[in-house]
Amino acid sequence: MGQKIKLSTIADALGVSTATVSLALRDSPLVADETRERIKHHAREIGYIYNRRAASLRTSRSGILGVVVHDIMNPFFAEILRSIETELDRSGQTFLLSNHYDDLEKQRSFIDTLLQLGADGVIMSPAIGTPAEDIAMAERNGLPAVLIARAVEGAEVPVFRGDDAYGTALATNHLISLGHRRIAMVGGTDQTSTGRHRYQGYLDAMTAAGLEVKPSWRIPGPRTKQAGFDAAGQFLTIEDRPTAVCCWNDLVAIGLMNGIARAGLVPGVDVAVTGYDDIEEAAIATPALTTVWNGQREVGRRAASALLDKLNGRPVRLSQELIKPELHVRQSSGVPIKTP
Amino acid sequence: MGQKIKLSTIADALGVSTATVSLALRDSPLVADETRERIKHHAREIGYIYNRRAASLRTSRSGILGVVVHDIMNPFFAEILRSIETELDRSGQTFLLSNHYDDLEKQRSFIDTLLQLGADGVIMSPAIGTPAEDIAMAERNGLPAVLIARAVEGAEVPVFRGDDAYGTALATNHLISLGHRRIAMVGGTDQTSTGRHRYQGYLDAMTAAGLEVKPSWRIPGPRTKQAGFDAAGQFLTIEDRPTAVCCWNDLVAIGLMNGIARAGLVPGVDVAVTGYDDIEEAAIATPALTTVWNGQREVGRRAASALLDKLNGRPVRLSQELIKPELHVRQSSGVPIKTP
DNA sequence: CTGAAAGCGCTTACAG
DNA sequence: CTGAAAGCGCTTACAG
Repeated sequence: MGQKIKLSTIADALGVSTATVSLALRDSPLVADETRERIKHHAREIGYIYNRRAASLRTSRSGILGVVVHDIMNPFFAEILRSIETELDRSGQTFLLSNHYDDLEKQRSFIDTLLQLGADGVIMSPAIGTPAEDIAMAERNGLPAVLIARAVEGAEVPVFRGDDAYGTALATNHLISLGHRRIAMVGGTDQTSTGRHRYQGYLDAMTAAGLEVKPSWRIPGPRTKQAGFDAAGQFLTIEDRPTAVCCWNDLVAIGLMNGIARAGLVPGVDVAVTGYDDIEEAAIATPALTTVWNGQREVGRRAASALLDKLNGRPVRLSQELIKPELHVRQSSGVPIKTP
Repeated sequence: MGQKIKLSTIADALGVSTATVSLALRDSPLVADETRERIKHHAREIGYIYNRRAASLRTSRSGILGVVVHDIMNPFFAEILRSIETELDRSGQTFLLSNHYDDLEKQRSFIDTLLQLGADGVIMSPAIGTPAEDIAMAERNGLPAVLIARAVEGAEVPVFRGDDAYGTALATNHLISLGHRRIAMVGGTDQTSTGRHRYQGYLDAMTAAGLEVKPSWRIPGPRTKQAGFDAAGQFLTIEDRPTAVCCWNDLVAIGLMNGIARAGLVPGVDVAVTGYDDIEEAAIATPALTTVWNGQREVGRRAASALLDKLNGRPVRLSQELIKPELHVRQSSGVPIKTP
């Protein structure tokens, strides 16, 4: 590898100071055009690699942003991440991704890593049970945060998310309008704000329509395709089985439909199903999934842009408007059924 | 935020030197037990945050490993990443993830970032067209690399991958043994070593069985669910249509099955389908997907462990044995069909 | 077992 | 427009 090439290597070779080299490489107008070009050309020539650790030690800006979510392999987060990526690519920041799998310790250890690396900010979908103090601690130590998807009681940071209660109410009302009276809700957990809101929206819609809601119609828990698939058995054996299911998200809906199909029934015909999120796969599922578009791209875009604002000292409003979900009707909710 | 807390803050408060504090916090046996405990306790008390940039500037070890793949949201890579994560969590390294989406410039910019951050190593599934020199350059600059999934001609680094040709031959022979004579291959690209090997395995099996292979039976390109879904139309209109399809991967297979179902045919009955990878979803698809297990976890585990070996100066063999794929038979390949 | 001092590779006032 | 020098917060020989 020979000698390590650094600013002073260039400075010595060209007979200028390291200050001049440093300024030239960052396109400072202080440096004469001809000097700058000479320096940049030579740097490229000898394969100089900028040492960001040294720079950031000096400037206390690392160019690193953290993003931590429950699970980046979940298409819902994947779509948010893609739009964060698009937004941040423009800003030249590097982003450090992590899953916390709803494990508070894993989340803490990631935040700790960010602090140690001097990260400039973090976008997080907080793990279940995240105390407001965890976020306050990060901010006190110079790590500004914005939240996505889930709120944290008492945290003084902006949250970007959709109107979950409104969304499940849309889906539930759609099923009601098709003539369904017995509607189940499968998946989600009351441990997250998202879970509570989505369940509430379903309840509100049922109540507003004067419909009964039996406890056995609620199957809490599932949030993945596999869990949705596994829940099919439990759903199919409910006494006086509901004719429709409002699912926590698209993954659960698709899994559940596969489980229903495996049991010999036809989803969308024998049982109406709705999802939530409108992930890309929803449109090509069998049957195509009726679902609630949740504005993932918009969530990511707004969160990234708010974080950049925050760390550039621009004001960011604490309370953010909810993104309005939209119902996307496809085949899985079926055709109107006859009312008795 | 008050004053920034650093090693010297602790040293001053306790009347010791920064050297002692530094050693104590890293559990050096050089420091007396009592001193160490006093220092650690005080550090915790006042909320000291270790500055990794400063440390790594001094030691030239950053504790950062890079992982770059085509698309982390692809379940195939997702499973590899999970096992890398598991392996690296133990080592206390932080990992920096990135997608290159087969864009060489994006990959270069990521490698550049790793170099600037002084990353300790990188695991990559190289973008299409990656020249061996890109990898050599990284290594020359102190960034050891190991490859996963795809090989790069001329690159002097270990590659961890499955035996792709053997795998598609397994799937193709399975279809042949069920009585199929006209078998299509859908998806994949000849631009990657993986693509070439998988196609070759299919060809070899067909040829060995004395079967004809028509050019129209090969639909190259699709690598995602959506693309598999879209390819259904093309497949279904092939003249003298094949009765079975060997798909590039599970995503394509699942998408294709959905497309076939949308057209009113029953996958697994009207058309036999096999996948590749055996991602989690394969088992719960409708119908359950016959596929080739590709050892993702094993690939991730071996690659991570080889990288750790490499950067700890332990020897790593350049040539690595291929992971042997296994056929997992489920419903999508259907029951034996009558031969004419 | 502990301390004083140099140095990792940058950037930033400050002088000229 | 350019240079000399200090300093970011650690770790590591070296001395005691």
